Formats: sequence, C-alpha cells, structure tokens
Amino acid sequence: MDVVSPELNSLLPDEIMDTEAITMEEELPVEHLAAPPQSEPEPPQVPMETEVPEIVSLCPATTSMQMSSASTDAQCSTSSGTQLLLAPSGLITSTTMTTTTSAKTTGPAVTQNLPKISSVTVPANHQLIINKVASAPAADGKSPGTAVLKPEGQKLLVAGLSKTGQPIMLALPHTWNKPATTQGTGDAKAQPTQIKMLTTVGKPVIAVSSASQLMGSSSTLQAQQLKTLQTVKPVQTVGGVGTSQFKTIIPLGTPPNVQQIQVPGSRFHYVRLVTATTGSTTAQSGGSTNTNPSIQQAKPVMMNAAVRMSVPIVPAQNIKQVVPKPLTSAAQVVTTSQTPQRLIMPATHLPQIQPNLTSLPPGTVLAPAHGSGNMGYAVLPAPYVTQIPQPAFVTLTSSSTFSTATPIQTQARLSLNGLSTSEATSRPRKPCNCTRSQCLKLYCDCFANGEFCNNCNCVNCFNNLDHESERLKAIKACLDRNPVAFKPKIGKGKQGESDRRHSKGCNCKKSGCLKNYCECYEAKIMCSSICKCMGCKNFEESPERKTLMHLADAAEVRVQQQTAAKTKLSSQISDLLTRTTPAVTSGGGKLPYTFVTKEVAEATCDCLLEQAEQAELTTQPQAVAERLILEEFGRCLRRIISFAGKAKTDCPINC
DNA sequence: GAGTTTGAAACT
DNA sequence: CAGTTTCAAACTC
Repeated sequence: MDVVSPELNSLLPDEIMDTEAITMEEELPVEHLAAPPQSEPEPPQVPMETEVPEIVSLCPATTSMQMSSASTDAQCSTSSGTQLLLAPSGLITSTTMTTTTSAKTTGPAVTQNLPKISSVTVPANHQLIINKVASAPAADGKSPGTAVLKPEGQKLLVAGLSKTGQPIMLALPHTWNKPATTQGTGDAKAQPTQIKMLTTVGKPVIAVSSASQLMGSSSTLQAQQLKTLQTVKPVQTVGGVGTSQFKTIIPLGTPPNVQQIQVPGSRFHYVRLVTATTGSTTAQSGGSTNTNPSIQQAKPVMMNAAVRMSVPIVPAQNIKQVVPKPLTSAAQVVTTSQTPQRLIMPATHLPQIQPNLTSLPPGTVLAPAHGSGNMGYAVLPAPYVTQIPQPAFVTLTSSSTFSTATPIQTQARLSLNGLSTSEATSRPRKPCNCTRSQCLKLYCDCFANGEFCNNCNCVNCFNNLDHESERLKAIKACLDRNPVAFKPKIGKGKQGESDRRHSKGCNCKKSGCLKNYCECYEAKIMCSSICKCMGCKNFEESPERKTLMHLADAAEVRVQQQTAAKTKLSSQISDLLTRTTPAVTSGGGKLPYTFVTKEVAEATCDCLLEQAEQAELTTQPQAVAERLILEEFGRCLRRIISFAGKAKTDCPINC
C-alpha cells in the first residue's frame, strides 16, 4: 500500500533499512532515553554535525509566516526551502479536526542541541502536504529551525531523510495532550512527551517517552523535546531473504495515538495504536457525543494519506538492541535487527508476553486488535502492515476518530503470502503443506517465519487472524521452549556472506550436509564447528561440495542464458511483426506469420541446426553458439517475412 | 503424485 | 540432557 508520499519516500535511502551498523557498543542505555534532554545537553563530540537528522518545519518556504484559514491560524517557523501546504482537511477527508490551534514557536530551549529542527502545529481542518524537505537552517536567527509545538491541535514533527542522507523524522503524537492516559503511567499533566531521536546515518530512530516536564499551562500542554541521542555508522546491507525492505510503512506518530515501538532483538518496528485521548474532543465531526475513550477505541482507524510514514523494515543481521524499554511511554522506537520475520499476536494477550517481546519476529507491528480495548494489540507482520488498505492508516488530518479498520483483519485482501505484489515477486515464499501442526508449530515455515499462512495448502490452519488466541499461545509456547525461536538461525559475520553461519548448527547424519535437508546447506553456507553433523561434506575444500556448487552455477547460468535468448527472440519477433504487419495487411493480405507453415518451420530448424553444428565444429563457446543460432533464426524470420511481402505483392487479391 | 527419506521440532 | 516421536520438507521413483 502506498503509505508515503513519493517525495518523502524518495528521500528515504536504502540505508534506512540497514541497521546493521548498530553495534552492541552503540546500544543506548535505557536511562539515556529517560533522561530529560535539558539536563543532558548533547555532547559536542557526538558527530551530530554531520549525521544529525534534519528535521524540518512543515511550513512554506518563507521563514516565518502567518497562515490562516476559515477556522484556524498556524504560525510556523521553518527552514528555507521547505514547502508545506496546509490545506483544509475537509477538502481531502471527511475526518475533521476538533480543535483550532495557533501554533507558535517557543524558542530553542528544548531543542537547542538539534540543529535544523522545527515543528509545526497543524491547524484544525488542515492537512499537511510535504512537498520538499528543507536543508537550509532557519532564518529566524534562532537556533536553526527550532520550535516547540503547542499541541492544542494536531501536532507534527516532520522527519525523513534528506538527499544527503540525513534522517528526517515524522511524528505526530496526538497523545501528547494526555500522554499518560493510555499508558497507565499516572498523572497525565506531569507527563510531557519527550521525543528523542536516535540517529543513524540514514536510519532515524525516534523514541518518544514521557518525561517529567511541564511547560506552559495545561492548555498549551507539554513541550516536545527533541534530542539526538546517538549516531552510528552506516553499514552496507547484505542481500538475501533477510534484506527485504519496505520503504512504505505505517505512519509514524500519527495523530490518534499511534505509537511506534521497536522491540529489542527485533529489527522491526512495532507500532502501537491506542485510543486517542486528546483533551479537545468535544467537536467531533458528525456531532458525536461519544467522549468515552473506551468507545472511541473501537472505532476504525480512518486515515488518509496526505503524509505517510515509512517504517524501515531493515535487514536482520547484527542489529542490536538500542532501547529495551518497556512499552510505557507515549511512543517509543527502538532499533533492533533481525530477519524479516513477521508475527501476529492476539491483541488482547500481548501484554502477557511482553517480556518476550525481544524475541518477537522482526517485522511485527502492533496494531489495535479488532474490538480490543485501549491497550489491545494485534501484532501484524510487516508485509501486512504495508498492505493494510489506506483507511487503516492514520493521516495527519485524522482526529480522535480512531477506528479499527476491518481490512486489517481481512487476509483475503492480502496478496500472495501476505506480501505486497512487488515483494511477493521478489521474495516468493513457498506455501506450506502442514496437516497436523495447525501451522502453529515451528514445523510450519510460515509460522516459523512469523508469517500468516496465505495461499497455502495447509489443513486446519490456525496461523491466521481468525485464531489469534491460539496463535498467541503457540507463540508463547515456542518462546518458552526457545526464547530465540523466532530469531534468524543464520547469523551474519562482519565480513559478509562468507561469514554467515548457522546459529545452532545442523545435526545431519545421512545427507552429508549436501542436501537441502541440511539447514546449513539450504542456507548456502558451510557447516561450522557448531554443527554436530556426521559425514559432513559441506566444508570449504570438500570436492563433493565444489562439484555441487559448480553444477549449480552452471545450471543457473544456463537458465539465465536461455531466458535471455527467449526474451530476445520474442522481442525480435514482436518487433518484426509490428513493423511489417501494417504494410502487409494494409492491402488485405495475410499476416507474415501465416506463411510459417510446417515446411517453412522445418526448413528454419534445419538452418538453425546447421548453424549449431557449425558452431560446434568450430568449438565455439556456448554463448557464441547460441548467439549464432539466434542470428540465424533472425535471418530466417526476415526471409519469411520478405517472401510474405513478395507473395502479397505478386498476388494482392488472393493472398 | 505417491511413497520414502531426512532432520528439525516437539515431546518424554 | 538424551532418547524418542512427530512433523513437514526434500527427495526419489
């Protein structure tokens, strides 16, 4: 699904998916996140100057302007070059804001350490459209682009990635009005939202947590604190299954209480959707008098997509936990890494297994479960998230109307195996054939990979959203048996694929570790000292292995050549027909291919065989031989067409 | 496509 | 932890 604007998406480099650079040494201590930013100004030695995320204001290119509409005004500071449209949301969506807002900057105090930061409060009935990301500092003379939201209305922090690779953050923590309401953390007034940004090159990580800071009156609510916590080095992503990348993901920090969480040990982002608990919900669109949050929670998430956020589904290997903090803050994002496994969990049971969140498959996204309450979760696989129909996502214009979109639970709407069309093409997954495990055991590849069964051949499958509770229990059981059951078995060394190895090793006895029974061989890695296999032939110098590899490579090359030849031939034929058909048929004659009779075809084959024999006699390489044969085939075709044309000319009436 | 082999997962 | 059983994928015919 399209969850991010092309402009913004284009700003997201591939590196955003790569968190492999995050090493254990770079992990953030938990307390680091919790500390108020004011009390710990960013150490100058941190290379923020070069890697700090570029946070821009969603305001027009003018440095400061007064925006007005029929219902609201918005005052924004901005970095030059940024183009932001504040359009009445009514033009775009039926969802209307319930409050009017006057946003103004409050100085650089809380963001003084983060250059190029600005934020804007989105006025009611307005929708943000990001056209461009600014790179120039704010021209207001203050700390560049610094601004603090006044969250009476829609609040927005915009981030993404500039062309230079600097992260740009998008956040719209609507819950900042009452950050603690849905968290059960106590006094909402004393829980201003603290936003911290963990910066990597091309990998913005946002952590939003409550902090004990109260800025301004209760009406102005809390200030948002932005802080760059850390920068890490970029690392190249190693290809393979574990590198599936989703550049379009769910909206981050969307207004009605969308919280993004990243679980330690998982390289996927978790998004927690909780009930909007804004303090100003009195003017609900449609005149709804329902102010009960518990009722609002059951509403579908009606989201429009003026601005949508991409959540990087990053490669699995070597991603380290950054913030293993429990889900107690308004929104948290913690970077981890794992293979693109995805997992569904019942919404109503997730808290029971939160201690095991670190072992959840990557790609898991916490979303409100159908009919679940405020704290409900449904853990959706990342591919599902990307496929949740548009209405399932929060837009900047959405208000407290926050409903559970039915499509979230409709697997029938998902494409093959829960993958997007493009991904399914690039990373097809074989359907399982489970009959006894209900697809709730690790026997099932779908389940083991954290994916829903979809288009599988399984019998009595419980690996779907219709069996949330059963699936949860199964997951919990697996995690009880093996806390890392859903983590990738194939680790990756720092030097790349050559250093990949099985985390547990195989136990093969008869296969010689040269068949796909062997998990090492299947993963195209060699056995290691960890393996307990017998008669292993899957090692570097193994002649059997080399032979197999050689045969496999040769077969692969042949397939590629054949494919290329077929493609070229088809193209040539198509091209010839296209170019010749009008001339031939203009007079009512036969199409050229109608002259390809059996005799003509046999003659053509003879020509081709002759060419092949000649190539063989001259010991031409296979590629050359194939080229010669194809060229001969092309000449044959031209002759056929030429004769067809002559026939038409000679016999314009009967042909 | 049916039957067999294999080894991981699950169970005891 | 070791031995056994279960299971589904890989493989063979």
